[in-house]
Amino acid sequence: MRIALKSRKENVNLRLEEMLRKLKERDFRVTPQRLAVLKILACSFNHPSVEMIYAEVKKTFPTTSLATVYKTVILLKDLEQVLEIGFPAGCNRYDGNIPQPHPHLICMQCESIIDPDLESFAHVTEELAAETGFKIVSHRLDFFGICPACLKKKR
Amino acid sequence: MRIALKSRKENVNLRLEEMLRKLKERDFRVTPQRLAVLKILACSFNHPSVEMIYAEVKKTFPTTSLATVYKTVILLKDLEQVLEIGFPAGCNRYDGNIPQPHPHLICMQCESIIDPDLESFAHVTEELAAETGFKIVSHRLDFFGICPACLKKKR
DNA sequence: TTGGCTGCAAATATTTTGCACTGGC
DNA sequence: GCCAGTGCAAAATATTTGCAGCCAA
Repeated sequence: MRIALKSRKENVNLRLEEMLRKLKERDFRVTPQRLAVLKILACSFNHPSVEMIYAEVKKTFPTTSLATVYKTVILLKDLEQVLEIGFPAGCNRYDGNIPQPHPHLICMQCESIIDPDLESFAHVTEELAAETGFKIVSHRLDFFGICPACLKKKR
Repeated sequence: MRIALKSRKENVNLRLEEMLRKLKERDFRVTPQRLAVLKILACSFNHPSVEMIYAEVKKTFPTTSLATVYKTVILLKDLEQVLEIGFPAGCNRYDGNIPQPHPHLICMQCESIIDPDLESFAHVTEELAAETGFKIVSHRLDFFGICPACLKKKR
């Protein structure tokens, strides 16, 4: 979260362009609904759920269906343009701003999710591969806790 | 996985005793069905799903219901005697042998889950807390890949 | 004895899917 | 104009819950 506002905006535009490029590369169509979902995900600093994306899309396209949002998100996930943060209870969250695996810090009270600054786990992955013989494809690292705002409220 | 067979067996007995102690401490009853689930979880080196536990329990108690297994697993989770490894697609897996958070290595093909040897992440957690102001309660670290056996089969 | 536990079935909730119609390319 | 994409509704699936009867303490 050390990115200045201007470079963050540039980052969002780059992400959107990258998503569009990947879609066109594979001959997927860019419909207005899809574009709306892309835009939301490209600047998804709050790691939205499908429902949150759906609510946002409906503001500009009221007829959009939930199924379409699901399909678009799954498509982007398959294109590795969105990172899924899945939970057993449902209400999965999505990160379209940084689609590569990275640590998340999750508030168990307000359910906010942020991206902490942490050194990469590349070396741990290599160590694991050497030790176990696994071919390691991906990883997931989540920390669960209570955010400063919720800690304050409690008192 | 460097534990010799004898100490592993002792470990399993200790886990079972600990589970029973926690149940009695809080005045939960020890029914035959519950005991069967406890026993399976105490030596759950394969991180079984509820269905797997259910299949196992039915061998000794054919009338056992799936709901009872769910209830028992949830109870043990609440007592922090079982670690839930939840997945968005369902089919959560459970670790009753090591109920504290620890890394898992998951084969994306055969869905086996093992416990790799990795140094603890305690210092990372502390670093995070200091940096973000979060009160960190728990974490989860999963690596996804293909195990040596499945790599072999592919060729 | 008694209230927690079990087992059955029905209910939940999220995500997926089938299909006819629409519209991007 | 073709066929992928959309929207609706129904389906699929894992998990939870209500409740009557049972049994561990």
